Amino acid sequence: MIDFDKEEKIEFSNKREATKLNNRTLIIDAGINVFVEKGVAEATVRDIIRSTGLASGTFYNYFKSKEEVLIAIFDDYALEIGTKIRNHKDEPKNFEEFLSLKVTRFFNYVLERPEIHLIMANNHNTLSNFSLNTPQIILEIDYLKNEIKEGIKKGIFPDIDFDLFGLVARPIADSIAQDMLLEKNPNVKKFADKCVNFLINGLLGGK
Amino acid sequence: MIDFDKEEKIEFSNKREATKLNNRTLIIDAGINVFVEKGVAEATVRDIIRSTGLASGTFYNYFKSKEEVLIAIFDDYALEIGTKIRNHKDEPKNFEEFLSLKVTRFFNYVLERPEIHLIMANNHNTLSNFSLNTPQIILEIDYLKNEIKEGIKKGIFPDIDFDLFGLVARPIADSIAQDMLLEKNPNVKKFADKCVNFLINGLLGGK
Amino acid sequence: MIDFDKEEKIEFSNKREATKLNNRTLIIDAGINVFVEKGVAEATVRDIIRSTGLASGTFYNYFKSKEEVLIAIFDDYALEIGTKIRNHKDEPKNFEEFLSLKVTRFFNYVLERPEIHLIMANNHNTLSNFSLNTPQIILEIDYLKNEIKEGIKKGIFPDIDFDLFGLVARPIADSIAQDMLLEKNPNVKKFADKCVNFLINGLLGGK
Amino acid sequence: MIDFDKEEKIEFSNKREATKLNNRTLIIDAGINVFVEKGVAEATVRDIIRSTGLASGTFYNYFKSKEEVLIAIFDDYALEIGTKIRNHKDEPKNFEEFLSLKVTRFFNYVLERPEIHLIMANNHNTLSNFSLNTPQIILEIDYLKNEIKEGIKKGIFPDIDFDLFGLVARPIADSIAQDMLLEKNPNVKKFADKCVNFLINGLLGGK
DNA sequence: GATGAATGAGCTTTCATTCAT
DNA sequence: CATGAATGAAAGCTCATTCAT
Repeated sequence: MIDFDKEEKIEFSNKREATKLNNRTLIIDAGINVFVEKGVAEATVRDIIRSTGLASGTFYNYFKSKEEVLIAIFDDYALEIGTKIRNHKDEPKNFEEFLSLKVTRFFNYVLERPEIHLIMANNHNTLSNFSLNTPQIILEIDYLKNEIKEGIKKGIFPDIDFDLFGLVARPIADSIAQDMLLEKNPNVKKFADKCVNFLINGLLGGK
Repeated sequence: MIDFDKEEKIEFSNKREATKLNNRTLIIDAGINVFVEKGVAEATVRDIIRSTGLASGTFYNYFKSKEEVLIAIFDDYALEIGTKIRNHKDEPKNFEEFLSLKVTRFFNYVLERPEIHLIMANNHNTLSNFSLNTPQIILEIDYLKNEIKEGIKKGIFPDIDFDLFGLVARPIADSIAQDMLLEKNPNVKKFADKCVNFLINGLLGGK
Repeated sequence: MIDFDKEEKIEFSNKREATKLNNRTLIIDAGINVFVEKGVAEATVRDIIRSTGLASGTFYNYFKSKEEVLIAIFDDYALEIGTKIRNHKDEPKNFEEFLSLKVTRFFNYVLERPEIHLIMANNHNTLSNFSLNTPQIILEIDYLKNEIKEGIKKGIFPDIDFDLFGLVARPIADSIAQDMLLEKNPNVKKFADKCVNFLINGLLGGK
Repeated sequence: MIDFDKEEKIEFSNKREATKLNNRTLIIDAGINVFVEKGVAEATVRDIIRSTGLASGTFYNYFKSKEEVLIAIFDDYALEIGTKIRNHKDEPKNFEEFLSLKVTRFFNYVLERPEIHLIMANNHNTLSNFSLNTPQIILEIDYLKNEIKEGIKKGIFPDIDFDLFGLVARPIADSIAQDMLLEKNPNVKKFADKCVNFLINGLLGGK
């Protein structure tokens, strides 16, 4: 595993270096900037091309539309970080630990990749018009719901309303994350705890 | 003859006024549909005109841009319902009653005017680029925060984190409201209670 | 003649007073302002209507187009002043007196009606696209040319190049008139003399 | 093969460059025609595009507006002829020689490029609204005025009214040039002499 | 005659996309 | 693959003009 991690890191830096050479990455990075600045709906293919400095035709060697760039952004993100959130060896003993683990990873990701988070949080409406199941990638709400269901079955999690969880978890985490991004050197734990506490208290209620 | 003339004149001005009002309403209604279907950012003036059947020039007799249509939509809404939420004679005795009152009114509005709610909930990012103070109209979060602050001072409300409230109240209410709209004949009280309970428990926490 | 003159003057003041009541005059006056400010080519019917405060339809009760307004402006001018330049009882004894008489009248008209002069001087190109023989109205070059021809025949004028006169008289008079309008209280005689001297010296040359 | 490839590449870039230059020239030429026919103010971008046969979008690959076309027309002219008028090694000994030199060059240019002259002479009013310093290019009146001032100082030119010169020189030259263009094979010297004589006699007057 | 809302032609401009090079 | 000029659809908007009132 350690080796894998190392390799992964090496791959990252290779990627970064390749950026200058690889037009695909060039376009994706430009796309990220444009989507953050103008919003997905208002962004145009031209905007993206312009900010790469490439010829307009080159864009179509890699993508058919800005939507495909967006998908690529999320796919690349998934390759890079997605799995980190999902896969972990830590075996949470209770719901609080479980939630804390997930939320902390999510907040860490937001700090690492604020642009990706901003795109997703700010363009919720536009994104839902795509047939992207991308939003799930992030907090992977459905996945979490299932984990929670199983945890309840196993009796290690309390009997919470997992549908309500599915409904409010992401908006809450997003809001608090946005708030966190306003600070210069935010203390991730502080914000993650605030989020976890609120969620748990809200869901457990009088129980 | 005199009678006839009189009637005719009255009829004339009525007709005129009626057509005028009618076209304005026609455009606004078309705007609502287009904004709901395509999202505010993707909607074009031409989309709106097309769905009215009017000539393109007619649009500009009433509005300068789609933004003005949007403002008109919210203004009309504000005249109609806005004050209802804010002004009430009921004097809530405690935080729960207070929140319940506000949230119930909000959920009622969402049911009465689901399109307006959809536009505002789904285009948060786009709307914030306008200088509309519209978002406040809805849950009027800032206004509520102040009421809560005063309630805390007076000692009738518990000492909750009103900043956190300001951060999460709207996303939560929006999410649950969206969920409510999926049902045919939703029981408003049920959804409002769910929202209020979640908020109160989340905010009061272990207190 | 004296009676006629009187009547004419009375008619003038009637006209002026009627201005407030008469929409035709209202439109013509608005036209003058618009043509001076924007130029004939850039002026639109809408511009004219707007600056009258009348309804757009009303315009078409009087004129078919901005061109017709322009024609009316020149026609009205012709009725009012045109004849003054042409008809006079003074019988000039020589070319210098003749030219001085005409040019002085022209410069006086420019001072009285600077807007009309500005329209004609600044929109020469546009005006020539109309089938207006209006430009002649002003200095009535062709008319003057004929008077000069006859003067030469009679032997009271020197044998100047009247074609050259026809070519340069108006541009020169216009230029010097424009220059005159830059002063607050211009001395008409000074500018008229400058113009006459230049023309006579230029035309007589070494003769 | 290598030779062929080389040739092909060269041919490619030549073709490209040729088309590009061709379209630019196409638009400029169309612009000249349209400006002459309709006048600058009434001409539209569409008029120009239509008369090229190109797609509307193509226009904007080369120019942002009709004004830019106009500037290009004058710039191209300036590159081509502008300097010819200004720079010359002939050292005129007196005012007549000086004026004759300048005016002849101007009349030669009018014959070479009658359309350019027509545009400038007929659209004086419109052009003055642009921030083109184009009018100077033509007769470069201000430049000439300064040369004359210096000539007077040096004592090689008579003490003429150079302000009057600045006022009337261009209109006179334009008028006579327009007249010249009516002839099939005009004798430039004849017209230039007529212009010079008129100017000199007018300016020197009784002196 | 006065009104002014409705009309739709037509202008400016931008955009996604293609394709010869 | 890279290029970038050409394309034409389509957007925003204004205008002259009509016509019911």
